[in-house]
Amino acid sequence: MPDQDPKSRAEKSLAELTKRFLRLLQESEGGILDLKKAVKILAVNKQRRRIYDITNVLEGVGLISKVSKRCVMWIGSLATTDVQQTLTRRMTDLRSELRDLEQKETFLDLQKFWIEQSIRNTAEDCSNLIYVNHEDVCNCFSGRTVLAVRAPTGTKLEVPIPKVVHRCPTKYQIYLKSINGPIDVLLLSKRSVSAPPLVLPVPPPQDILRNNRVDVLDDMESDLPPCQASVYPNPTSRFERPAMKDIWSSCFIKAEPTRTPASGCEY
Amino acid sequence: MPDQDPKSRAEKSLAELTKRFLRLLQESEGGILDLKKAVKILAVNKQRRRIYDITNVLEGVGLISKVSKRCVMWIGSLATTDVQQTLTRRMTDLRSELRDLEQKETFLDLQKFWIEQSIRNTAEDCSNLIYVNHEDVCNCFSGRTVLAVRAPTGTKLEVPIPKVVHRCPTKYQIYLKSINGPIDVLLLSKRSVSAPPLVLPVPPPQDILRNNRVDVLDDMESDLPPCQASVYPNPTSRFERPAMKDIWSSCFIKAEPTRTPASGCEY
DNA sequence: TAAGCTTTCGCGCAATCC
DNA sequence: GGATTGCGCGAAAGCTTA
Repeated sequence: MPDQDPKSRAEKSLAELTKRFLRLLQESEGGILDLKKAVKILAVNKQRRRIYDITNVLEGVGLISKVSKRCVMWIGSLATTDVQQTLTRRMTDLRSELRDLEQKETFLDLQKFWIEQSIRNTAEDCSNLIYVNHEDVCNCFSGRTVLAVRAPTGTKLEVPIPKVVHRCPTKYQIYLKSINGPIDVLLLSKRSVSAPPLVLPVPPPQDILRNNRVDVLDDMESDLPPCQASVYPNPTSRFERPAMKDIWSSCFIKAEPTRTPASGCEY
Repeated sequence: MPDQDPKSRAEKSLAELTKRFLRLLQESEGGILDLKKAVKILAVNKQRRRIYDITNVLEGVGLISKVSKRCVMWIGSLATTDVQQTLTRRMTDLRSELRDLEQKETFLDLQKFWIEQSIRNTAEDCSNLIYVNHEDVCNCFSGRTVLAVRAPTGTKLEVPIPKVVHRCPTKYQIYLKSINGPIDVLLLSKRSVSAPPLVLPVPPPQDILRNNRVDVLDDMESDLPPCQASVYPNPTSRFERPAMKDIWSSCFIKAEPTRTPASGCEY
């Protein structure tokens, strides 16, 4: 007598049932599945018995685990769908990385806090020692010749595009024009970083120029026009490191033997 | 008729059979297993039927695949053995935890470093402010009456075991004997923690004793012998908190209304 | 603690398949 | 005819309750 059920044997196979069961398990909340529910959904018939076959085998392989009476849980971090599995693993990794990063952030935040605290303390305790001296400035432009300029408002600073002379390195010039008062120019030599800055009167006496020029300017093009600078008294003794603020606070001009075409001067 | 087989149901379970089957599959050449062989090895009995349950379910999950009639092949590039899998996961977890802990350790180490640094800085900057005053001492023995004693070397301090008087709380006495010089005793009252310490001459004038005694000693047994103390000039004005070191640095005696049997005095 | 109900599941008949 | 496999009986295992 033929089966009333048109379904072929294959459609009712254990393997097929297993797949559906798996799908159900996959979709269930937290990977936990109530067998009663599974029976209701999957096996409209008396297939209940089969569910046990499935759960037993899966438990044997370690893909699921009995959580409580009537409930099993998906354990296999491994074989879901290939794709699902990859995604799950990826998510786990990302979650882990996120936790790591958050921890690092906290770490850095605290470190920052302590450093700031330390700076605050130091600044407070040493407030009378906080200033910039010419040595500090020189160190900021290590290896370059630094000119400090103080001039009244309205002073014009001009750096004309240098004439390109074949075979000769480009020569830069700086022009300063003031109609409201004298201009002060201070040369901070990198050579004498541990000595007080050299101050020249305007116009510089020829003998001083001759004696000092090579010494302090030999890093610049050697035939720049002579420095124009007003005399500025050195306010401290020779053996104390004068703070920059004690001389003047102003803007600084870096002069360097660079080959940059247009503006050879930054400020 | 009882089962000849003493094996419990669990020992014959599908899950158990599955494990053995898996092991066999794992060990087999190329992951290919002949079911006939499997039946022969695993199921000594008529368990043949069960093997089909297993293969069907495993095929459903996609862990194995029929290679030919009677032969299945292990597909799971993933799930190693049950045990292996568990161990791998466990190891991963532990590794992750270890990394976490190491990070936390570094974190704490650095935090410790900064705190120590902060303490160092503060200690350095405030070295002229670091001392203990009588208030600090009082706070160390909160709720107790504190006597400070300074005496020359050779001074003997004696606290005889108190006589136990029925119905009466134990009374403690302290004897100080010096043959090399005067003894100084300073009473630091917890009551007047914000006021300079009270200093009494030796022997204390009766009127002062009468006026102050209850006030400063009411926490001690009320009929202790009168304080013996030499006059010690208060070196600071009434409104400045005198540093302990400015008075004297010495040892301190805690006197308290305790019921401790033998030594009622620690130092 | 036993009776009674539910959940599990060993087991193997018998239908199918090849 | 041997290999497979759907199917479901009925007993063991658990739980609940009286």
